[in-house]
Amino acid sequence: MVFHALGDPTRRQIVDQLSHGPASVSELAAPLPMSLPAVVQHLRVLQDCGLVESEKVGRVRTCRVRPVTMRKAERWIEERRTEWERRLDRLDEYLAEQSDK
Amino acid sequence: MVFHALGDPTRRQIVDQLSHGPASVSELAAPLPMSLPAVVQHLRVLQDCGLVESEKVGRVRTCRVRPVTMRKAERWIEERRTEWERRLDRLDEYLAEQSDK
DNA sequence: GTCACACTTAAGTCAGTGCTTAAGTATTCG
DNA sequence: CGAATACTTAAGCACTGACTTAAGTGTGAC
Repeated sequence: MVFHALGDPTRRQIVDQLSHGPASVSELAAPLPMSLPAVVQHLRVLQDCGLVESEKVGRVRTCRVRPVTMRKAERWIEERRTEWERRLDRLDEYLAEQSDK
Repeated sequence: MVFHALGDPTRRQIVDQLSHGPASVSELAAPLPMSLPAVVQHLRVLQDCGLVESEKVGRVRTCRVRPVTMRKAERWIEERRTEWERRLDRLDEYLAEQSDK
């Protein structure tokens, strides 16, 4: 799941770095204080939920972000937030109507 | 952290239910296949990250969603997504320019 | 061919998470 | 007051998640 993937600070950092452009596995690993296999495991989580995609050319795997999946995650939150806000608006309307009487 | 909180399916269900209106702890627990203390623990996570707030009146605690925090989470993803998309646009522009020459 | 590079796979460790049950506290109702 | 309600706290336990190291595999450069 997308939110589970974004729940880890390392994975957010990877997404952050990838938002500035594609990168190889070792480029992504460079700034991170952990072993390369650990980074590969994080990348796997990000790919499994569709936040990141990658292709291997020769011996280097290049990763990039998938905006479609990010958009879906945004929407999930947005829908619940706006639902709540619409409810509040209806409530305000109702209260205003009542005080007019 | 917000994304960690949303990473759990039970907590997403709670947020979902709360988006339709405030609810008490036992109302939130009713549809969930687990004990009430388990639900309280989930609520604690949701409150600690600011996604939910609650107040106790008498012996019933009423919970509601905090749209401000939801908006922040949306933005985090949105910023990375748009950053990536802007990068792609600039690249397109550059390529178009090159092919004109 | 051989060496270095860029991963990849596998196995194991250890802390954190998501539950449980059992017992408590505070409030309301009769 | 006594019982029922609505949580609350605490302890324990199984499982998952985030690492590690060690040993592969496939590619490119010389």
